[in-house]
This record gives sequence, C-alpha cells and structure tokens, in this order.
Amino acid sequence: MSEASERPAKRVTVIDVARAAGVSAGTVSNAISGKRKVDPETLKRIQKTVETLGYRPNLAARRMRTGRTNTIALYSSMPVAVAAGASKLGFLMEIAASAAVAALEANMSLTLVPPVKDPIAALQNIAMDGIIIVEPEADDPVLDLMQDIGIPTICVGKPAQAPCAYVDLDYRLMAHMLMDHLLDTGAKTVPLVIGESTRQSNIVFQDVYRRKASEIGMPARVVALPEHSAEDSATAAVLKMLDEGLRFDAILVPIDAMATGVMSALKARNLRIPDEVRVATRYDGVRARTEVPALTAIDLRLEVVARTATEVLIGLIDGSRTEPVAAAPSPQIVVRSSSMLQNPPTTR
Amino acid sequence: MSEASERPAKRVTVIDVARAAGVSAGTVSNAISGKRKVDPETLKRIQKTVETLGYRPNLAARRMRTGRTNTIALYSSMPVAVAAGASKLGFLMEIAASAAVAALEANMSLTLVPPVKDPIAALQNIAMDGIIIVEPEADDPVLDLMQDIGIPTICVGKPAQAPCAYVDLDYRLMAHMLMDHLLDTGAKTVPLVIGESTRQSNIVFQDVYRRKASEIGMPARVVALPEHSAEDSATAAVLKMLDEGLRFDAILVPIDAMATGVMSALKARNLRIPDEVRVATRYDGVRARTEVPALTAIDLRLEVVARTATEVLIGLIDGSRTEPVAAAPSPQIVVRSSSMLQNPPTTR
DNA sequence: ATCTTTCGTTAAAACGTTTTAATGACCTTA
DNA sequence: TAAGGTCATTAAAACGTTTTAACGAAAGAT
Repeated sequence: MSEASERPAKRVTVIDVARAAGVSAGTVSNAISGKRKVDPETLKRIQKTVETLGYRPNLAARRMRTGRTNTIALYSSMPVAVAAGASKLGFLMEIAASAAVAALEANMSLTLVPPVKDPIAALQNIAMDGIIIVEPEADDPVLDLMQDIGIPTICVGKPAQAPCAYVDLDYRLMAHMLMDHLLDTGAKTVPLVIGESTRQSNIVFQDVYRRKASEIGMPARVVALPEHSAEDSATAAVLKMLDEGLRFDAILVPIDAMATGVMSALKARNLRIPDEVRVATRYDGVRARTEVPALTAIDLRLEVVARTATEVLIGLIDGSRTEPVAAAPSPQIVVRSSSMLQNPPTTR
Repeated sequence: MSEASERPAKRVTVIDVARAAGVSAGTVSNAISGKRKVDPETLKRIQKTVETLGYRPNLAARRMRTGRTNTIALYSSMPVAVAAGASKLGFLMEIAASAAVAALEANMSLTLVPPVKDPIAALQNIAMDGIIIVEPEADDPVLDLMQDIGIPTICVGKPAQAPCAYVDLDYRLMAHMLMDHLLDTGAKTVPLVIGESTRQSNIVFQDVYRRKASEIGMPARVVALPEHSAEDSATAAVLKMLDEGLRFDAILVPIDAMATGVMSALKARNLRIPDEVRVATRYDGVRARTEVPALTAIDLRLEVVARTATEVLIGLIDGSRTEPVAAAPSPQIVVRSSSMLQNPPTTR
C-alpha cells in the first residue's frame, strides 16, 4: 500500500538483483531457472534479494532469448452460427475451458482465436509455440499456414490433410451409435440432414449413413445444407420435404443448430415427437438440452479430448513426444425425450 | 510445399529485409509499422521484399522493445463448481467468447486464466497489458496484486475495493426484478439462498432482499452457504428447512448451482413447482435452462458486458480513456415454468 | 547567395534476458 | 608438488526489434 503510491520510474531487472546480491546476472538467471547448479548459500541470498526488491522477470525478454512463448492458441474455423451458437457458448468454449486448465498445469497459457473474418491476419499478431485447431476443414488455410511455417499443430477431429497430429473424435462410431439407436426405435425411413462443407464430420456421417442404409435396404436421403444459416435452412428444407409429401419416422441431424431448425419444421407441421418422428443430433450442448422435447445426443467427452490434445501438443513442442495420434475417449449416447418411445419395439 | 521440406536454419529478420531492399533496418521498421513517414517508392520496394522473403516479425522482440504484449488476460476467482459448472461451460466462457472477439478487433489477443489452485503463480507466467477480472471478491488477492504492480485492470461486477475500473452488472436491479417477480406471483414467504463469500453479488442481493422484506413486512430468512459445494449444500440446507416444518411459497436462489440443489430438495419432498413453490435464479445459463421445470432467470447481456469491458480496458492500456466506469446494459428477466403460474394473482 | 526547415534515411543504442566460453578456486590423483 | 578435473561463477555475446539522435539533401525564406 505505502509503496504503491510511488510511481516507480524503472522496473527492477535481473541486473539490479545481481548487483544487490553481489553476483552476476548470469548467476541470478541460473538461480531462478534452476537450469545450472548454484551454491546453496548464494541461491538463498539471491532468492531473498528477489523477494525484497520485488523482482519479476520480463517475460518478453525471456521469450525473445529462448524463442519460446509458453502460449498455445486455440482456433476454430467453424462459422459463428455453428461454433458460437445463439448464446456464444458451446462446443468450442467447452474445449477452451479444459484446454486452458491443462495448459496452465504445464506453465503454458491458452489464447483464444475465435472465428473472425480474417483469421490469418489475427494469427499474425499472436505469439505461440503451438496451436490447437478444432475441426479443420478439408483445405483449412490456417492449418496449411501453420504447417508451412512449422508451428506445432494438433487438430481436434481428424483433418483431411495427411500429415498432422490429431485427436480423433471418432465420428464414425458416433454415426453408428445414433443410427443404430434410431433404428432400434423401429424407424424405417430416416433421412440425414447435414452440412455441405467438407468438414470431416460431414463426410464421415454421410458415409456411415449411406452404408447403413444400403445394408438394411433403406432408401438413402441426404439433405446437405450450408452451415452459415444452419437453423433457417434446415427449417426450410424439412418443410419442403414434408410439403412434398415425404414422410419419415426418424431423422438424424448431426449439427445441433440444424437440429433446432428441424424441430421447428416438425412442430410447424404438427408432427408429434417422438411418437411420429424421432430426432437425434450429435453434440450434446445447450441446444440439444434446451430444445423441447430435449434432443437425444452424444456426450463427446470434450474435457478428455481437450486435455489430451493439449498434452500431446505440449509434447510436440517440447520435442519429447513421438506418437502424434492420440486415442479418442469413447463417446456416450445420451437418450432424451426426442427419441424415447414409451413402448419401444422389441425387435429391430 | 516445395520449400516447406527444407529445414531453414535461420528465420528471416528485419535486417535481411533491409539488406535485400537496400535500406536500413530502421526504415523497414518504419515501413511496416507506418509510425514514421517513408518515401512511397521505398515503401513499395520494402513491401515487395517482405513478401518475397516471407518475413514475419518476431513478436517477442517487438514486445520486448515496445513493452507491449498485445495480450489481455481474463481471470475469475470463482470456484470451479460455480464458474465451470457440470459441463465446464457457463458464465465465464460466455464472457470469454465475446471478450476474445472484441480483443481481436483491436489487434489484441485474449488469454484464459481459468480457476486453478494458485492463480497468482499462474499469472506470473502470463504476459499481459491488462486484465479483466470477473466478479472479484472483497479482498481478491489477484486484484490487489494487479493494482500493486500497476497493470491496467477492469472488473466485471463492481469490486468492493474502491479504486478500480469496472463494468457493473447491476445486481441491485437484478435482485429487485427477481424479488418483484416472485412477489407478483402472490408469494408471501420467500427465503433467500445465497453464497457466503464476500463477493459483491452476494452482498447486494442480501441487502436488497432484507430491505424489501422489511418494507413489505415479510420475515427475512437468509441461508448463506459455501460456494465450493454449492449444489449439495443447497440441497441439504433446504431439506433441513423443510423437515423442520418451515414452509415458503417461493424461493430466490441467485447462484445457479445452488438453484439446482434447491430444486432437488423441493422435488425430494414432493413439492409442486411452481404451484406450491416458485423458484428463481440469477444467471440464465445452461443450468437454468436445462432444469425441469426450467428456471426463471435473468439475461445478463453478457456479450455486451464483455465487449464493453474489453473496450474500456484497451482504452486504459492505451491511456486514451479517462472515464473508467462504464454503464451496464439493462438486464432482462426471463420468466420460465419454475415461476409461471397458470392463474396468477391479479393484485400483489 | 545564405540561412533555416523539412524530409527521408541511417547508424547506433537500447530493451532484459539466457547462454557461451572463459576463469579461478578448490579438490583429487599421481 | 604438479597435473588433471570439478565446481561455481562471470563477462560478454546474442536474441530481433524499435527508437533516438544525427545527417545530408532538397526546398523555402530572407
């Protein structure tokens, strides 16, 4: 309090400490970092001096010298409508929270790069040792850039480009779980409403869906929609289907914003959920839970995914890790009212 | 692609650019920053050289020289149970998303400091020009530290300490809105379940509650609980009240984790909500919305709050802003089933 | 024609740290 | 006692940028 009122002209540097402790700057550095051995006696003296002078290292100088920034960036290319959602929450932020904690435990900090118009420009002003890219697109320019300039990178969700570390989200398994669940409710006709971008999740869901459909002799009906106006275009698309006389007893809508749109359409045409139509989506986030009725979805185990990604990335940065592909935790299906029949069929 | 396979020994520096363009390093610096005037001819030449050489400034060096890090930190002291909640989402992340976007627009980046055991230690490793502190406690050590070392600081929610910039969340207004709403439903006895910490929101809610109670001649009943085990202790406390024969027809539970706990207790004793007991909480987050029945809560306008806080903070950092207290956006009450009567009383 | 301004540019200093190579002091071994 | 080896320490270099003060040339004022 008393000394806080003074406006101290100079910040205290390692040289000040050295002078006060009667040693050289190098020794102070060694004492603080513990990288080299220093006499216990002098060590104690230096520590005391650091304390009394209130020395706090200049991180920028340290970083310039060492070349390390102790920062990792978290980036997502998902359009805001999907990534941030109505309340700016969701998937990305769930990952951010866990990644930040994991990073802090390794004395790193996490910088957020939310979806903006020009992410490349934004990234130029962010110093980082590595980056986590969430759900990269097929030719994600940010991923390409990072590869080019040699920044350690890990993706959450397998990237289409070959050589990049990733933590898989196992969309294949998720697609199977959801499809099987819907079919278990006795559904015979199950369209797929999905994003039209080249994101890996879209591709895999579509692939699994088509295989399963042909396997059980169900006509495949895929509705691919733009992600930027996800909710509205989903509503429109489903209304169109219904008004053309197309009927179905379940519908799979991986992208939650689209699921919300689909629900609107179904309700607008007075279809009872789940009795007449069962609905399932992928990400068990706010949208899935607050929809009425609540949507069946999948617990992606994002805390585990984010922590794993962060730890692998730090391994890459340190150069200590050799195996860049980490196993994904098993997702869990969360069955909710949107697909929960009172009297489920006993056979498939 | 082709040149990416080489492992280039040296990174290209401002001196390389200068040499290639036939000017001095200083001129290159001026050309890039635009701080000083440089001949259009040379400017163009330098830009071209930067392009062909693929020069990317070393941010650490720049930061060391200028003393600016272009980073702001986002910190919350709230215990994890409240801040992160069951799904690690919520309040803090909602602020983070908006703040990050606002920061990026000013060429700053946002670093997350999630609640960990020793935030002071964590902060030591984070370089920042300023910090946003979310809901500081009465003698928040982080706030004190930042004040001491003179880092520009802004709080979201008015701090108890006097001299610090803040964006108010106007708890007073929120408390009034919620109390008035509950009383409007005809409630005669309305206990308050609240956190026992010295956080400003707790203090204000209690104050408003007591005034209003004495004003209308209602016996004030305040249950102050520890925040670290919010949900469980709220359940236990309410069960105890009920089992001691205490009755009430509404209950105000500002902290959403506690509201969840209160709901469990009410349901355990078979009290019908909202018919027998109305429930309201403050933050309209995942918990409020996913509770069954959904909880009446307040839209805090966090996107606006976060953006404002970020902009004010950047003003403080630049030294351009003189007025450190920004007006809070008006919160909106969101009435949900937990307090929505079929036949509301016509008079208070 | 000379004196002052303005303008674009530059060489050198400075930012605060870590690392390198060198220096003694002290101990061990022969 | 001399040679070799640790050990803790140090002076100086290096990291890559921005800023400062100085400079010459061109332009304007007297």
